[in-house]
Amino acid sequence: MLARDSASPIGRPREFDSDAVLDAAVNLFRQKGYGATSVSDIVEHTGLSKSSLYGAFGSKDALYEKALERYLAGHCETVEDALLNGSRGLADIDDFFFEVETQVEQQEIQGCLAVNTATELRTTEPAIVQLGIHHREAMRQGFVAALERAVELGEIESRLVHDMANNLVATSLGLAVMLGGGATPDEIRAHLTSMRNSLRTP
Amino acid sequence: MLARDSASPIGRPREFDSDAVLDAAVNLFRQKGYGATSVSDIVEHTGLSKSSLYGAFGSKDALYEKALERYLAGHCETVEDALLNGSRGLADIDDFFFEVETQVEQQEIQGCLAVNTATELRTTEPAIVQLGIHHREAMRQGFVAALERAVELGEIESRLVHDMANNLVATSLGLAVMLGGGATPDEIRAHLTSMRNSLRTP
DNA sequence: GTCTTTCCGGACCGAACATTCCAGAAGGAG
DNA sequence: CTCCTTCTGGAATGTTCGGTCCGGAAAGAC
Repeated sequence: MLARDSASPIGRPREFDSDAVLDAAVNLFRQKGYGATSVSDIVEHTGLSKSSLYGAFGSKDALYEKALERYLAGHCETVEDALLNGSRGLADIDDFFFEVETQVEQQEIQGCLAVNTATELRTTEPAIVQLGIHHREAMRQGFVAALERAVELGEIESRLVHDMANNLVATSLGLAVMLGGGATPDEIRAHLTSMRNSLRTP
Repeated sequence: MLARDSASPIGRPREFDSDAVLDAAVNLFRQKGYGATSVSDIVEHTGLSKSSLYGAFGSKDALYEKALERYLAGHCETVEDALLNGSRGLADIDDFFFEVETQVEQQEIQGCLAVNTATELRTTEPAIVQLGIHHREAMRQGFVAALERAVELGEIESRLVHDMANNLVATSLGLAVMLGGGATPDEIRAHLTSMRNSLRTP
C-alpha cells in the first residue's frame, strides 16, 4: 500500500519528480494564495493527473504543507544561515536582500509564500501561525548575529543592534507585502536603498 | 429599478443599515481573507437575507470593494490626514501607530484589510493593486510631512527624512503582516518600541 | 514470457459556492 | 382604502471545488 523503502522498489516506479511538482505548487500558491489556487490549477501546471497528485501527497492541505517546507528550505533557511554564519557584517545583510532584488530585476515578483498565505490560513491552520512566528524569530536571530559582527567591524554601535534587528524583520515583511501586492520595481528599489542607507547612517 | 434618490423614496424603505453591514463585512474579510469568507458567512453575521445583500450590493466582489472603501475611509484616511496635517513631529508618528497598539491591547488582532487581502486579489482585481500602490504612497507622503515638521522642531536631521519615510512605510506593512499573521502582543510591542527608538536615535 | 505492484487518465461524487428567482409581505403616496 | 414599489426569506440553479474510484497500461522481479 505505502511506497516501499528505496531498498527494493517493486512495482512501477514513479514517473514524475516530486520536487518539480512542489516547485510548481510553490509558484502557484505564491502567485494566487492558497484558496484561489485550485487543485485543477496545479494539475494543469504540472502535467500530472489528479489521482497521481493525490496518490503522492494525499490532500491539498498536505501538498501545501510540503510545498511550504520546500519553499522555506530552499529560499529562507539558506539565506538565514548566511546571516547567522556569515563572515562579514552589514554586507551579509545586503546579501540577504539580494533575492528580493533578483525578483525585481527578473520581473518575477511574487513575494514570500509564508507572508502571502499567512492571513488566509491563520484561522484554519494553527500550525502555519506557529511556523510564521518561528520564521520571524529565526530572521531576527540572523539579523542580530550579522549586526553583532558589524559591531566588531566598527560599522555600527552595539546599542543599536537590538532595535535594528527588529526593524529589519519588520522591513523584510513589509517588502514581502509590496512584492506580493503588485508594487512597481522602482518602489521596491527605493525601499531597499532607504533601508541600506539607514543601516549606515550613524 | 434602481433605488431612487433621497428626494422621493417611493416604495418600502430599506430596513437595514448599509454601513453596519459593511462593517461586519470588513471584520469578516479582515479575519479570514476574501476567498475564505463566503457570502453565507456574511449573511450569518449580518442577519440579512441573501437576496437583500445582493439587492443592495450586487455581488461579492462589489461588496468587498464597498467594504474596502469604508475601511480605508474609516481607518486609514483619518490617520493619514493626521500625519499630513498634524501640529507636531515625531509625536504625530507615534499617534499613527496608536491604533496598532489599541488592537494589541484589546486582543482584537486582525491586521489591515488591504494587506491581508492584497495577495489574494492581485491576480483577479487590478484595481485593488492600484489601490494598494496609492495607499502606500499616501502613507509615505504623510510620513514625509510629519518628519519635515520634526526637522523644524529639531528632532531629526533633514537628510534622514526621505529614507525614514520609506522605512516607516515598510515597517507599517510589516506590522500589518504580524497582526494578520498571529503575532503575540509582546512581539508587536517589541517592534513598536524598536521603531520608536530608531526614530529618536541620532 | 508471467506476475506483481504501482502509476496514470478520466469519469465520477457530494458538498459548498456565488448567484438568481419567486411569492409574499410591508411600507409610503394618493 | 388601493396602488405601487421595494424589501425579504427561502428555495432553486449552475458551477466549481476537493476528493474518490476504477480500468487499463507500464515497468521491474523472476
